[in-house]
Amino acid sequence: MTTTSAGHPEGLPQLLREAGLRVTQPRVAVLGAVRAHPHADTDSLIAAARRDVPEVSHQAVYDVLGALTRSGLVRRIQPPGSVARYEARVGDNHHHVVCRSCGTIADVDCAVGHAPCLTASDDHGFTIDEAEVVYRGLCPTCAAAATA
Amino acid sequence: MTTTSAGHPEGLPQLLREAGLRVTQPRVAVLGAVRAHPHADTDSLIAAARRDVPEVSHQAVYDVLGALTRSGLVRRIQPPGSVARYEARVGDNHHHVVCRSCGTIADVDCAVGHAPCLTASDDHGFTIDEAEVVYRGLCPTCAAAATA
DNA sequence: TGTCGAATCTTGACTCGTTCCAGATACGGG
DNA sequence: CCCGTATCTGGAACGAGTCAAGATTCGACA
Repeated sequence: MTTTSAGHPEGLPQLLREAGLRVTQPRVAVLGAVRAHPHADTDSLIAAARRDVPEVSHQAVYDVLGALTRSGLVRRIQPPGSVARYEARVGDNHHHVVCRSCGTIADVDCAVGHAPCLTASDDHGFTIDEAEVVYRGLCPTCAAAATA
Repeated sequence: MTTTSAGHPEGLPQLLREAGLRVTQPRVAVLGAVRAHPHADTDSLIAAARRDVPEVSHQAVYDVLGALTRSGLVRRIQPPGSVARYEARVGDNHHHVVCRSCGTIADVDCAVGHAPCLTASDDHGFTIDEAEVVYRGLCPTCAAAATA
């Protein structure tokens, strides 16, 4: 066991290097954890990272997640009523569905094409450079449970 | 000063009653504060409410905000990297622009019409009943400051 | 390959927003 | 006007996330 998690055992260091980040055990472990567990919260990521590097401090994980977010390797999402979560799918413009009942998160592609979301009807003079869409509802499981 | 805040000194109690809530001084004060200060955070609302009712405990304000949110009189919004904020514009489908620099929030109407946001390209079986859109960018002031 | 400076990690304390609890108080139906 | 219950007060507790100081490790360069 204790495989280097994701499917690119050697690719992670390279990704880090290309992003201009030093390659350290904590960073490889955290990046692998995010890629292996999309939409995971910080606690889960700390636990997952410790499977590879048992000694990582929570502080290091927070720091790494901050660095990865800053360099664009991961994205931080923060659904209301939940703690911060991270995902490794970046670059493609996609959004999320959040289940009201169990909090599960799933990816959805942009509703109206590629990036029309960036067009607000009246932008109040703001220079808009990004739009995030969060859908709320019930996941299939919870919907079934509620109907039953 | 110490006016009853909003423009409907007598309307607030009625709004509360119609929502099935008891009319108390803290509730009137908090509801008035939310209507007078759109997008304000909890601390500001506590301060604003205390202008009318100096003795309100922070706990009461939290409780009132919860009750108002539950009955649909106010909406709770929680921009990433910021604390909870509340607004009294409910019922109309509108979204928000958040300034990356100063955190200012402004309202924007739905980009593509009325409620097309509810249509995700692939909903993964979710029963979607709401969509929230958050635009990110710079407000006119911060944009000017950044360019200068 | 060995050395050195700077970035990164460890440990532990701390802040801040929010929630929980128990007892006192006020609203409003009868 | 009175009573039962929803609501409010005051204070303590909680958890996610941040700050700070010192030890460690990466990797550029000789």
